[in-house]
Amino acid sequence: MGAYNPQKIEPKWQKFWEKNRQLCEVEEKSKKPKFYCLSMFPYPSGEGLHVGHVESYTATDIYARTKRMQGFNVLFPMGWDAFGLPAENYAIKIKTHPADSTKKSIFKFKNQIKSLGLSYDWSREINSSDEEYYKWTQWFFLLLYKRGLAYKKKAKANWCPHCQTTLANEQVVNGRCERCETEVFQKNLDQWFFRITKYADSLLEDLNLVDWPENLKEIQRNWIGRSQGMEIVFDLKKIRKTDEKFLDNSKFNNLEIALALKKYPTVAKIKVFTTRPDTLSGSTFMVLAPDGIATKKLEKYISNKSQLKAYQLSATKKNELQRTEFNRDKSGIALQGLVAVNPINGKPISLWAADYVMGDYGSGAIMAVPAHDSRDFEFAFRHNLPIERVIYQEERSLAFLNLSFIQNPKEVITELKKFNLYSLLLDDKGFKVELYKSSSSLPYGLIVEMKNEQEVTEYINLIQAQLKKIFWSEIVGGKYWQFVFSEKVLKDNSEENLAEIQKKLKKALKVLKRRKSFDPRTALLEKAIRRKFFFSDYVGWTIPAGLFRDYVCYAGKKGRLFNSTFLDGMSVEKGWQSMADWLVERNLGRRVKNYHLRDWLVSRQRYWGAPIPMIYCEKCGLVPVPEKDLPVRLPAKVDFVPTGESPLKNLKSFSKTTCPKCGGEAERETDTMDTFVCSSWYFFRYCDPKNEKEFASQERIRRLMPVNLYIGGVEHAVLHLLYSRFFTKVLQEAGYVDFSEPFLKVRNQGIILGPDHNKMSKSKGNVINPDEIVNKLGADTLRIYEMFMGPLEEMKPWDTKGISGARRFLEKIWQLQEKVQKEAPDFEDRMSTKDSQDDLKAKKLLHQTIQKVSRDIENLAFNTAISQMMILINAWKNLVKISVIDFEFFLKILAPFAPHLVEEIWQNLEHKKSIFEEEWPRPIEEFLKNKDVLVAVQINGKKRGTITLPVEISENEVRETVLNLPPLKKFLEGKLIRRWVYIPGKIINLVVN
RNA sequence: GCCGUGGUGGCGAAAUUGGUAGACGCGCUAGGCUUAGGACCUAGUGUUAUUUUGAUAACUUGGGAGUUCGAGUCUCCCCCACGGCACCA
Repeated sequence: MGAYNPQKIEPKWQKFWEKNRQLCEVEEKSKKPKFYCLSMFPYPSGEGLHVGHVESYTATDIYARTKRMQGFNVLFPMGWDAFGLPAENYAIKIKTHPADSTKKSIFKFKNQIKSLGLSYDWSREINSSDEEYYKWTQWFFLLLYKRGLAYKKKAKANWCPHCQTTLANEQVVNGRCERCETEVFQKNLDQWFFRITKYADSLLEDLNLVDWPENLKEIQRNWIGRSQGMEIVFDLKKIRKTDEKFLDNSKFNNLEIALALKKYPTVAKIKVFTTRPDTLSGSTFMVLAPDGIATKKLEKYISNKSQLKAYQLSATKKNELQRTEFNRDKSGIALQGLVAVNPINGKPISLWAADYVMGDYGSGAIMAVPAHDSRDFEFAFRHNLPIERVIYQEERSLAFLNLSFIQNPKEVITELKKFNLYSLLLDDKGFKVELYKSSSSLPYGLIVEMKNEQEVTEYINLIQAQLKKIFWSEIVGGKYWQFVFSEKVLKDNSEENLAEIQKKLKKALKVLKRRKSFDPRTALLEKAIRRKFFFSDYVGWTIPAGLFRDYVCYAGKKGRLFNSTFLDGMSVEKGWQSMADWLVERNLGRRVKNYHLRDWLVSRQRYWGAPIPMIYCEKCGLVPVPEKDLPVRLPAKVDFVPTGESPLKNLKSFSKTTCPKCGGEAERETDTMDTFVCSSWYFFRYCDPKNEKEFASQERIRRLMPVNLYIGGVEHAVLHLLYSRFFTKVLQEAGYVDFSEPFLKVRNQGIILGPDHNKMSKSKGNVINPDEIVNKLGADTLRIYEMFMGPLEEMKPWDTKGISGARRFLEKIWQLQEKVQKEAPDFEDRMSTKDSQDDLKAKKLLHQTIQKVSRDIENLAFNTAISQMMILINAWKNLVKISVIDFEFFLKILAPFAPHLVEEIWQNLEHKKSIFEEEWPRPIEEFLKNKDVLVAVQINGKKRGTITLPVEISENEVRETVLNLPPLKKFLEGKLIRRWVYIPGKIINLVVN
């Protein structure tokens, strides 16, 4: 038998499987149920395989092998995502043609994959850069074009200066190129797009049909970003300069203003998108994106055009990064000459242009509700605009209690607790009354939260009695702003005093404004100054900004509306609908949806990709290449060093062609397609990889699709996985397939970190090379270890020492061969009572293991499957002999995990055929049952011992046994048994005292 | 900020419907084998306290409350980590 030598046996079995291809291939005509098991096809990089590949490939391999043994007709293919930028950049780096370097990389990759013993069906291997493949990629382009889903548009596109090409939105991460992290900027270009937005709703809703990880679904939902809201139409009035005073809310009452506005004719209308029509009454101004359509449309009415132009210019200079990250100062300018009218209350709404509103979302204009939207709030604060609250929290009233206003803080706190007023302390130390005496600058006060009117009343009674003489507390229903007044301030209404206080407040405001971060208290102070509505200068200072802002800007579900005419008293949800109905009835608005998802930009100005099959003819315009002329071949002899334009552009032999319609001179489109177009349909090709007439025959698609299990990385969440779903929906609509989702079950393998718990990277020197592991310890060890590390989907670090445990496990199994009793006793014998106790135990454990391993594989819980097999092996190791039948049972469940080792042992047991032709074992019920169970005994919920009880025992018998248990005597002596809980097979709990 | 996922020994992690927390592996400790080291084998290993050395008790699943005979698991509040979206109205 010799020692376990994976270096010798692994290549042997790999060759065997290659020769016996039927072991891995899907059967053409089969009555078995099909199972399509897939891992994402790799981009064959020059660097070769990494441990993350091994993780997902091993997981799918174990699953595929198991499914085959369980009688499924399994499709388990592999191929190469060979087109694309990285391959091209690598080729440029090593100064070869990408076709050659890719070929080499694939060769290397394939050898590495083969050394892992993966049971791929290599007869279905595909390569997206092969003519026979990209012919169909081009066919898909034409399909989309014919269906009006591919269009060319001059538009702002993401441009990566380093990669010298345009990028899809999905390939821009935080304003940077997904690949090289160069800052992306906007360039006006004529580009091809796929109309993925047409499918936004079904892409969103069909997520409910599939079994995908929740976070993955969530990423896609976020990306699609649907928000339901309303488009509301506002009348715009041209107003004379002299009448602009009417816009000042503080001087005129609402009726006056409304009447004044009526005089003016409506000169234009403006549409805005909002998700909160219920807050319409609180809208006090309107903001237009400086570069939006709305602004352009209204330009002619605006009297300060030059100021607008200047602002537009400064806004366009800022790139995306500056707009979002560095420019939160809410710049903007007022647009003069026009005023909008709030349709619900006739109040004037001033118009502003500001770059915090996006031109390409909704209509590029918003109704600002500063009291209930933090961005509008900031803008209103910055530009001194009115803030009108229309929502209060019905279940929550908040008061701030400055302890220095209180005569006896300790007593008040105790009282507050007694009244069950939930008090949130600003700081732990705030409870300590000493602090208020100290000169520490820490806040010393309480935020008191009241849940209902009764509590508010209790609070008022309590606090007013406790306040120091000069203070008065004015509380604080959900509707009110103010907190504590100084009586002194209120009583002394003399001009001097007011001026004095105004000065103080202004100074305070200045200090606040100087701070870098925005502080909502500033708005309070502003309002106080403007309205001569005074607060004690203490108050604003000691309220935590975040809490206060949440309170004021509250817009949540528990809110009720006020100051909102007919919506008053309604919940926000009801108000939403009522307002929507009201607006729809009067033709002032309609319910609409908006999306974050944009159309997919597919043009690339690079060489290594599938050419876009379109022709430009002087006479006929845009003409698609006829299907019979496909593929449009990618010429081999091209100088492909990137220049910012397609390298094919100056290659006359490529670009010059004749028009398929009129036969006249014409030019080809020279851009190539985004490589994600190639990968959006590859899983269809596996079904029928050699088909020359179709991308795959409908019959085969019907037989093999959709993919039942798909394993790959999350990084493709809004790229490959989204695009593939889009393609599938197009195919469904075009009648090629009869399902809407390509991947029924998706799982993401977790990232494997380096031994130092950091992400593996060359620069950190913590990269584990799977080749080295295979050479040193064997592929089976690597497979077992990676599967044993932890749950498939979790991120987990590599443990250099931990892998020896996997090897040891396999060694132990190898050693076990010596104990196998070759001459098998027949079944009757095995079931006979002659079996020793040990033997019976071993069998029981075996069948439990079969049960658990089968279940765990189904759940992709490979780590626990392996641990269960380890338990079995540790027990068997102590046996003198093992029956060959039992051992073979075990080998079958181990086979998917360590296929080489198992095949070798199987052969040693004098089997001629592969173990993978065997059927997956079922546990024998007889051995899963137990006569006795171990039950824990608790007294008052604490474990005090265990007891072995027969399964078939009456509760009374149990009770008798337990009460006479010697170790329990001391806990029960002199005690009364109040309660007796017996859960058969699990636990006994005695409640005594 | 909004949304999602998660938080259990020295480390990776187990734990069906609420029912003996820490399986399995690594590491560590002691012993055996060995010239030595490795490899291998045997036993032990959550923390703390007491201890007559046999053990006994208390504590323990991010923190706090609650439901229950019983909570890692259920409910509420809070904290932290990772991931997604983000002036998206």
